[in-house]
Amino acid sequence: MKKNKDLILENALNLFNNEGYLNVSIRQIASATGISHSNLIYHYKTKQDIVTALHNQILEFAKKLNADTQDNFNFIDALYHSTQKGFSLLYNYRFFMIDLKYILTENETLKQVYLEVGELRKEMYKNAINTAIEQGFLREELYPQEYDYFIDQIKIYSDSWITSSTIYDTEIPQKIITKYSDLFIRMFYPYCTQKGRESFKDSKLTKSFL
Amino acid sequence: MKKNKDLILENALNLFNNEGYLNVSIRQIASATGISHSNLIYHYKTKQDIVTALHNQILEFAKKLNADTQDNFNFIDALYHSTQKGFSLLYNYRFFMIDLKYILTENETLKQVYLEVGELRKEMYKNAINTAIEQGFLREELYPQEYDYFIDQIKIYSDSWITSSTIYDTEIPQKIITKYSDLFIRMFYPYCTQKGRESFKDSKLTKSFL
DNA sequence: TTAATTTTAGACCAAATGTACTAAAAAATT
DNA sequence: AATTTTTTAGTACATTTGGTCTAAAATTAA
Repeated sequence: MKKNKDLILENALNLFNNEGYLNVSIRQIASATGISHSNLIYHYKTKQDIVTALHNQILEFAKKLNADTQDNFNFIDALYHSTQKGFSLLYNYRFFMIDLKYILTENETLKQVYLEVGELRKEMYKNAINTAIEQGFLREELYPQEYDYFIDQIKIYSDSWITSSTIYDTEIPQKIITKYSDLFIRMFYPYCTQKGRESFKDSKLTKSFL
Repeated sequence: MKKNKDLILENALNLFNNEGYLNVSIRQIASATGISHSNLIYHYKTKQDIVTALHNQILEFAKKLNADTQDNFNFIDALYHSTQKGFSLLYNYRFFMIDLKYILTENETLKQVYLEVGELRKEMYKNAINTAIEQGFLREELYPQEYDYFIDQIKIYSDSWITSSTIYDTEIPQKIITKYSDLFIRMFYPYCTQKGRESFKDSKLTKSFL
């Protein structure tokens, strides 16, 4: 049987995702969970504590994702696969990205963690790109630090596609995730070698490359 | 002498930018303006009315910007120039982009306006790109609708760079605007022809292209 | 100058929120 | 079985908020 402590997180996540983090009060979460608000406070002193717990869940899932890398794909399909997995995870916790600024402003510790994780992500992109260059899928830089700028660009994209989707898209989550993963992958195309472009052609992306 | 009605907008804008739209109450705006909250309500019935008024200011400024296009620049400098102008304007009203989702959710009319303006922006990008292709600065598409995807990407970027900057950057506004304009311009580089790349070399971008 | 209109402040209200305190109920430990 | 610890609900409080109503003050028009 599920403990109330876990049920609180479940209900908080749903409320945050659907109503917006700032519109949800401790009392609402308690009510949705079917417990008294004083009981909720006993488990989590503030809303920030709940967010921190939810963020830890994200990190746990992310670790698992990084563990099982499927390399029986071509370059683009591998990229697509891991992108979709990552985007899908993030979408489950989408309130976090949507209200990121408010959440980090009121929680300095969490902000530090987030910034560190961000640096890690950048390094992972850097490594992936270097590997892809060595394997001949991506071209060399055309000017110094070109790929550093590119990484900054894709970082902004991955931080913000969810917020964009809440404004522009009305489709079901799976469609949305596919759409934005697809759009993300396409950012790599202009950096591809001929071999890399072949990989696009052979990939399972939604719309075909001629 | 400035009318209270204008002073309200001034103070609301400052509060929204500094404290976050959702953290600011009508009473706070009234207090900052030095008037009673009932007086404020007399001028603007709700916070939404204030946002709408501020958004109209944005649109007015944007119109003016579009009017004076400087074409005594090379391709990239012209792009850079107009980007910086636009980014700078938006930064003055940054609360709007940061809290976009909440603002549009609670104001359906404004949402429709915003979506229409968004379509207009896309068309403007489309035209600019087509012109640049004709003039030989940008290459032809490598696959169907490549530039449509690109436009979607730069749209997400221009919708979200401000939010990113509030999380990652601590510099002064001018630095921030320059940095993100620069990063934006660089998204075009991989689509450039040789002639286009020359234009980058000759440009006044912060860091030089070798 | 007088009358009409616009602008302003103040008092009041009901609802929601975070927080603190108390005590009972449930579960775990001895 | 007795006791200690954990979990739970209830109550009460001060604060903030959006909103309404009333009447005075300031401005404008006749």
